[in-house]
Amino acid sequence: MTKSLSVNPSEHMEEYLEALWLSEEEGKTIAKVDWVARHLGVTPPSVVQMFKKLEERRFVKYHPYKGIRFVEAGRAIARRVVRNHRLVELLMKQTLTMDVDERTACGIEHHMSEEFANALCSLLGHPRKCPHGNAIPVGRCCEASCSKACLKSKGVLGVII
Amino acid sequence: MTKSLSVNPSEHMEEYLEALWLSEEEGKTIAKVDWVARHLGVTPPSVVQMFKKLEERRFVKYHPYKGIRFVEAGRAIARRVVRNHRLVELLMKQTLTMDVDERTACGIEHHMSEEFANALCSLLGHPRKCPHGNAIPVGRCCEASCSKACLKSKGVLGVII
DNA sequence: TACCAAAATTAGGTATACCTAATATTGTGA
DNA sequence: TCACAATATTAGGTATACCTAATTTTGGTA
Repeated sequence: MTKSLSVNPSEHMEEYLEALWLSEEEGKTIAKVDWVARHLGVTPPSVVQMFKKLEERRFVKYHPYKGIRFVEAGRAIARRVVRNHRLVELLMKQTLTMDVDERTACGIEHHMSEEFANALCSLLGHPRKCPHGNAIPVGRCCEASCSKACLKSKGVLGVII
Repeated sequence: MTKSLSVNPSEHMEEYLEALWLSEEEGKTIAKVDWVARHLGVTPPSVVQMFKKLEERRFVKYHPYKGIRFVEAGRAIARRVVRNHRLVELLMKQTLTMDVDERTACGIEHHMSEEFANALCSLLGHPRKCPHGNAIPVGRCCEASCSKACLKSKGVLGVII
């Protein structure tokens, strides 16, 4: 049988893509092996191995000895995961009135259907910031809840998930 | 270095323990390889392998050619996972007013801290049944929210998570 | 009771994702 | 510019959890 590459990223791949997103949020133009290794608490060889896999799957462009950068498919995945993470943080803080629990948020973020994420986002009133003040990527539900002009005026209209 | 057995079950182990819980709920006194294989969509050899691992970890007692039965440590894990699953189902149905999404619930159930589960349970009013009508195992938060006499009168006071 | 089909197990192989140790490359300061 | 420390990569090993194929055990029925 021909080796078929599943379209969907593993949970681990999503972790690395999320790290790349956060690296970008910190103003970096490329994600380096060492930075990602420290961020995820793994060793550099593990990161190199995963960088290659992410490149094979066309989620990133890997530049040996330099680092990786998103390709659009990968950015969309990271965007979804970061959005999920931050929505769950707000669920904890606002709806459940508990302290934000990063371990739980990191676990859940990979398992939310788009419908679940959007329902949660709507419950929370399509928030723009997580409890740490970081931007929550816009979803289709946000688009629907507000005119494009409105979102544009807030400067948050980007690529919709 | 001595091979140290992690105390915590893997997500996969939790899936098998959950299956054992559901097998018990169906009135079975022992969980058989074939039943679990069908339930989880894996092959019998995979089940046998996991049964052995669960026994090593002292989560179950494995009776070759017969099946497995809980040991208390394993039952407590299954109880927590089933409780989490059913609380998430209710979150979807009641709070998010969406159709219950089993895939998401199955993913999330393994990643909820006790604090998160209890906050969710409290938000939902310490419900006793999931949307499918199955019992939701009682948590510490339920104990605290109601006198023991009250819970006893409802016949739901069992081992608390 | 002896056979046979169903169920369970063993043997051995794959993929993922981690690790350590060894090696190679990069880029900065003397 | 060149040496060396920092960073990255390669090589090879481990653990988990899945699979198929081959074998063994079980238990019901002729």
